[in-house]
Amino acid sequence: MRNKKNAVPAVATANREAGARATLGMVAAACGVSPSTVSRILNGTAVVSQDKREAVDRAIADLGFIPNPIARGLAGGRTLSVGVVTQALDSPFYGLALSGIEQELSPAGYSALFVSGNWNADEEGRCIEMLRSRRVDGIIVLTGRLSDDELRNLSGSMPVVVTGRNLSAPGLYSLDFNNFEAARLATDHLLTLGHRRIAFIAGDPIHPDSTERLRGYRAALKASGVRYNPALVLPGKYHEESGLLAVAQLIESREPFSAIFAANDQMAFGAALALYRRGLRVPDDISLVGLDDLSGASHSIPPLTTIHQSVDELGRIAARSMLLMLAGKTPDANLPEPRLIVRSSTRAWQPGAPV
Amino acid sequence: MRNKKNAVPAVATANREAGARATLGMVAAACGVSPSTVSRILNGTAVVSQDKREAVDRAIADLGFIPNPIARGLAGGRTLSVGVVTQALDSPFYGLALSGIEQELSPAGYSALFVSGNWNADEEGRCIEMLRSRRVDGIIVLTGRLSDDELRNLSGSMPVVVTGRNLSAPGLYSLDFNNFEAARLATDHLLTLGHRRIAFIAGDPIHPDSTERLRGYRAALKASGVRYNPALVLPGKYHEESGLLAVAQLIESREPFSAIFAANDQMAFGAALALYRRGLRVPDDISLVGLDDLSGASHSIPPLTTIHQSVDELGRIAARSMLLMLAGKTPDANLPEPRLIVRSSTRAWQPGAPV
DNA sequence: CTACATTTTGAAAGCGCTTTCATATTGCGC
DNA sequence: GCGCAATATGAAAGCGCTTTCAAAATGTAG
Repeated sequence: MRNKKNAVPAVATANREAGARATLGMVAAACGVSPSTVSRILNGTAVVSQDKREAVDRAIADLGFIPNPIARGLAGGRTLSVGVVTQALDSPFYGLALSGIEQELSPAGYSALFVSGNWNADEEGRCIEMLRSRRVDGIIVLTGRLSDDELRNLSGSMPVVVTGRNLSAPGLYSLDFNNFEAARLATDHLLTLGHRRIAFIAGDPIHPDSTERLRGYRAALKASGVRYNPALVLPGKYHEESGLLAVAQLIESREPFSAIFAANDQMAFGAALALYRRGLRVPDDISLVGLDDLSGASHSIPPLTTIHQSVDELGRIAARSMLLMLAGKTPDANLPEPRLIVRSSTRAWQPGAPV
Repeated sequence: MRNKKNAVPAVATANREAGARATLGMVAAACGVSPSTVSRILNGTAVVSQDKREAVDRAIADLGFIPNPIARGLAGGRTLSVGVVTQALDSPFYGLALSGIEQELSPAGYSALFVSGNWNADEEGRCIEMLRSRRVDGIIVLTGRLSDDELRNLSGSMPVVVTGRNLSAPGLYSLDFNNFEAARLATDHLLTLGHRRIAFIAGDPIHPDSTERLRGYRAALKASGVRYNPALVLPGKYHEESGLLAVAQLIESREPFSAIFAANDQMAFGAALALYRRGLRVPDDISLVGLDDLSGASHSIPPLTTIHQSVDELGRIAARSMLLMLAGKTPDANLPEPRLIVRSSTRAWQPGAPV
């Protein structure tokens, strides 16, 4: 198996047909230059005379040579791969981001290593260790529970792009949605429709997003001169079930309300179900707004009015920023602003609502 | 940067604190044995005396040594990574499978390389080439458009597990849901409830699943002595929009029906929306059954009666089978049988339905 | 045409590990 | 105690590539 590295061209061709992959050494042998020269051409590390370059290019094509990333990684320290730490592989939200990342990385010749931390700082830590041991060239962290310091620390050894935070350090680029504005928009939409008693299903306070969204909700109320009523703010955990629970709780509290703003779509879906079960119709009896614009939002019943966040764009931009850092440049991209998508879950406030 | 491989223990420790990773060579030096011995202990390749083994184990712990998978891959041909070709990273269906795969692979020390083919044979081909060049130890293909022959071919060079097909070859293991039974169950549920005019929204015929599901639908009808009516079978494409369209078409055709079975949940959601828009209520006017039991199904309005497929289990089993093949054994696992989940989108047929 | 500064190329070491192959140890029977 | 088989260990080559370093080729000025 070993020892066939210095094969002459003819053998090399035979090898190719036999399925054995061509190596850089074979290419070099095929056109009578040294491996170093081939490497230099491949990486553009130095100037090589025109004729050699052409000969090598031809040989590469002939042999169907594809550089072995493993060997490159070992020798040169670059693996042309970037690690992506997500929280869940099966999330309607993050899934889009992963997809965006892949779409951007692939054409650049990089491949992504996706690992999920499952919202657990320890697991995330292990993921990162694993990625480091695999010698990824950089790491993209989608939100996550790692402390800012750990991230800064990590960015000392390789470029890091992190979303859902706002911190900066050399070798670290962060990208965040404008959560405040998103929540403000959603609340304002309901206010504009005449609603005054607007319940808010908050997100898990462990997410930094959550407080921002609450702030946006309050800011919108304030701007419209509506008094903030803590009894209308329900705790949630960003998943359907918690939205359901929150609404159940709200109804039991007998606090009157004519609209609900859920801090994300998933909770809005849960809320809709809770209302449905109690015979309250959306939007006739209660208006409902979500946040995220998940792909399910447009086909829910009724189609959900929500705030669009371009999650795949988030992924794309994160990847592009990583690529820039990898190229030694400084990224300077920002996420698109959130925008309101009006569907059928909201309508103007009517006097005499049932709740 | 180079040349610090033969560092003495003290330096090694310092290195660790400085962030430099320990190498196998350092471990060997630290306890005065040869690299070969350390390697043997790591891989269990040969018997090593008790005392050396202990010394080495201690040194490994001390130095926090983690074998470098890149180097291992280059030297030994094993990279402890398996490639996973999925169709979309942001699919509510496949996402679960990816998650299951990761959960099974990680503890075994393997990591997964997810790439998506986007339902395109060419892209899939490129993905596989990429995975091969990264020297993955095996490949898991989730459905996909590759020809059976290509897959068989691939399995010549490394173990392959494929889902959604039924083919066999050495080094190839395939795993398939019982689509026929799933569809039969769904249809039978409606028949048992007294429905006779049951519409079927079929899946994209390019999927082999689709014909199986149609077959299940027909078999159930036949078993209950209900004549098969082609006018009640609508084409679909497995996404929400096509379910919506199918129902619109059905209603326009004025063919009476009291229930709908959609070949997957996503189309069922679309169907529900179409009915909602026309003022038809589920389940009061029309009963609706889906297939898949996506996570959204339990929080849709109304919660969807559907057939549960354990997609994460599919991922897990695929991964386990791969692990077995990698260990030189022959996998012998089967997917759990589909089961009916009755929620609130179906009810007994009432005389005088509106359609 | 010589002396020296430049540019192009090749030899060789090394990345961190695995795996022969050969040598040192050990065990055992007589 | 001696010779041989069996076992434990080490030396060294090699995986496919990058990257110094030095030598060869070229150019330029005097």
